[in-house]
Amino acid sequence: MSQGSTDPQGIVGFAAHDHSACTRAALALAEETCAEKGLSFTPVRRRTLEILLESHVALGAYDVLARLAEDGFGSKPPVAYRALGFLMDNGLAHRIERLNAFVACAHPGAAHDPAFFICRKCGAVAEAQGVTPLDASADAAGFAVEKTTIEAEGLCPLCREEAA
Amino acid sequence: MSQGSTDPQGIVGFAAHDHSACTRAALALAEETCAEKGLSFTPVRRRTLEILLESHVALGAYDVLARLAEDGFGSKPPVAYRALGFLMDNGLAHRIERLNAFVACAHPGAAHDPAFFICRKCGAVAEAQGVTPLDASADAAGFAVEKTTIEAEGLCPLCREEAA
DNA sequence: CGGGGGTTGTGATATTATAACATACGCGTT
DNA sequence: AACGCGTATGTTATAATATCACAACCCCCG
Repeated sequence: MSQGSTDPQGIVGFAAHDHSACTRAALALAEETCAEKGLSFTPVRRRTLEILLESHVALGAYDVLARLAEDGFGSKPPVAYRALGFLMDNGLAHRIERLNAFVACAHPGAAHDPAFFICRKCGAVAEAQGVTPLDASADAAGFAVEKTTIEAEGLCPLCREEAA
Repeated sequence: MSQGSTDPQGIVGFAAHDHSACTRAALALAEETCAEKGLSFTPVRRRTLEILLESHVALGAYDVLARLAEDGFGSKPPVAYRALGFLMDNGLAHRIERLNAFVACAHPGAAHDPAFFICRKCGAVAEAQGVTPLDASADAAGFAVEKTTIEAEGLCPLCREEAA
């Protein structure tokens, strides 16, 4: 909570920020995106995104499901998995493979090939853009890359400070 | 099956190669490594590695388990998970997060921070070394990287040819 | 009104993974 | 040989994650 430096390299998630503004902007953008593409941003889907947006921590599908059920939505796994699938298909959320968990997209609308930094202590997940380092190796091997999963686990700046 | 070019960038897994030699070498190296470190390379562990080594395709824990059970080892999940855990802890196998599956290490003994290329058609997995592209972004964000997961899904050279 | 696509909900089940505990084995000491 | 100790293996049971198949609904269009 001490520094207001701009996000280096477009990394979002660790730096202190006005989170309610961050949330509002993401929801507005989601609504806009869906309107443009003719997708229905229904109540479950919207609520699911809101739940993910509450923090920059990844949530398991069943955590999301429990929250949805509390709010009066269905209580069976497909409810959560479908809403999360919709958000992922439309670039509004991402799956963190290492954690079998989900986060709201931190760069909605932007070109996507995200990389994630996951703090093992506080669970915060930061999303970086434009890290596509595999192209050289892939080309050399004759491999045609279609999707990438890039995730780093370690300690975020705040938890490092605490540790020291 | 047409070219014998050396592996560019140390990528192993797609190029045609003498697989039985590849297997023998890996097993020998595993034995040596365990001897050096005072680890017991027991029958289940050895057999598990052999099973993974049979192809450069990732196997689920339950696939491995079925094979182990056929061979007279225990038939309950912990048997497979423990053997796989041992191999991973000692750099002899890796987990592919996107697939919830496991492959034998293609560069045993070498420094490790592997990247994987996964063919979505034939399932082959190639392992590249020395792709550590996150350092710059991580440093900029003040994040201390401890472990990385780098996986690309796409089409391998052979499946590309077939598709064309 | 009637059909059709898309969305939500449910029951049932598949797949992946771990916890907790019992048994056996190797090995050094007595 | 008998004991104690650490490691490895095995089992039962259960947790956590994910998907399938089908029914109900809703809304819009013809």
